[in-house]
Amino acid sequence: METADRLDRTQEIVEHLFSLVERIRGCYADAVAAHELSVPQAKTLRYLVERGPVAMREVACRLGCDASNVTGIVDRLEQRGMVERRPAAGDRRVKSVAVTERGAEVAREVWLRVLERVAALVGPAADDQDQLLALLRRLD
Amino acid sequence: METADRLDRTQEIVEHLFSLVERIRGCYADAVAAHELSVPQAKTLRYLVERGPVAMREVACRLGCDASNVTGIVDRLEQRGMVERRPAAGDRRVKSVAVTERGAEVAREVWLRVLERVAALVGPAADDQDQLLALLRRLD
DNA sequence: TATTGTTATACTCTATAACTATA
DNA sequence: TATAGTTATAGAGTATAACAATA
Repeated sequence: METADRLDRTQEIVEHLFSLVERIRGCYADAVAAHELSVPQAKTLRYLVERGPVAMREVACRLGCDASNVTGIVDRLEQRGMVERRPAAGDRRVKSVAVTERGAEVAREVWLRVLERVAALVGPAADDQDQLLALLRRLD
Repeated sequence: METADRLDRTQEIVEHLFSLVERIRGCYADAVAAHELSVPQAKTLRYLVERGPVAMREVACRLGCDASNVTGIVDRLEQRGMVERRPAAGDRRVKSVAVTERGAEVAREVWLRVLERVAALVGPAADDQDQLLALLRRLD
C-alpha cells in the first residue's frame, strides 16, 4: 500500500530527526554548561552579540517566553558582568540590554565549542556537505 | 581561502540545524502541551509504550537526568492515571513503571500530532524524501 | 558494602497576575 | 488607557546529598 509506505517513511524521518535534535541539543547543553550558563542565558548572550543592544521585551520575544522571565535571566547575566542594563533613548520605560566585552567573549567561546561538536556530529556522515546545505536551505 | 570557506559552510550548516532543531522542538512542545504534559512526561510515556515496564532507574537513564527527578515525573503521571508503579520480580528494591491503557492512548495521540506537524514542516522542502532519509540514516 | 528509590534542599525556567513608572 | 519592566507566586525540571529498604 502506497499510503502506508509514505506514512512509514514519514515516521522514520521524524524518528531520525528526533534523534538528531537530541544529539544537537546535547552538544549545545554541554558547551553551555562548560561556561556555567543555562540555555536561555546563552541564547540571550548570542542574540545580543548578533543584534547589539535590544529592549528587554525583544529578548523575551526571541526566547519565546514571557517578559517577566527575562528579568531574572538578565539579572543573573548582569551579576556575572556579561550584560548591562542601560536606559533607552526616547522612551524612559524601556531598558536596553547590552552585552559586555566579557559577555561577548564567553558567547564566542560557547559558539566555537558548539561549532566543533556539531561539525563532528554531522561531518563524517555528510560526505557531500553541499547536498546537506542545499537541503537545509530548503527547510528554512 | 579554502579553509575559511569550509568553516563558513560548517557554520551555515550548524545555524540551519539550530533553526531546524528549534522548529521541531516547537512542534513537540505544542503537541505535548495540547495534552497538558511536560516534555519529560511525554518522553517517559513514549518510552514505556515502546519498551514495556521498566525500572525507575532506566527511565532516568533514558531521560538523561538524575534518578531523583524520576520520582516526581512518575508521581505526576501516576496521579493522572497514565502510569503505574509495580513491584519488580526478583529484586524488591526495584519499582517497575508501566504505562496504563489511558497513558498509551495519550502517547499515541501526542505522537500522531507530532508526526503531522513535523511532516508538514519537512514535507514541502523535501521533494526527494528518499534523499533526506538516506542522509538521516547516515547521521545515526 | 553497594544499589534502588525516595526525600530534602536549592536553583533555574516557566506562566499568571498585580504593581510602578512612564507614555 | 496602554505599555515596559518588575515583583510575587506557584509549578515543573534539574542536581546534590542524605536516607530507608534491600541486595
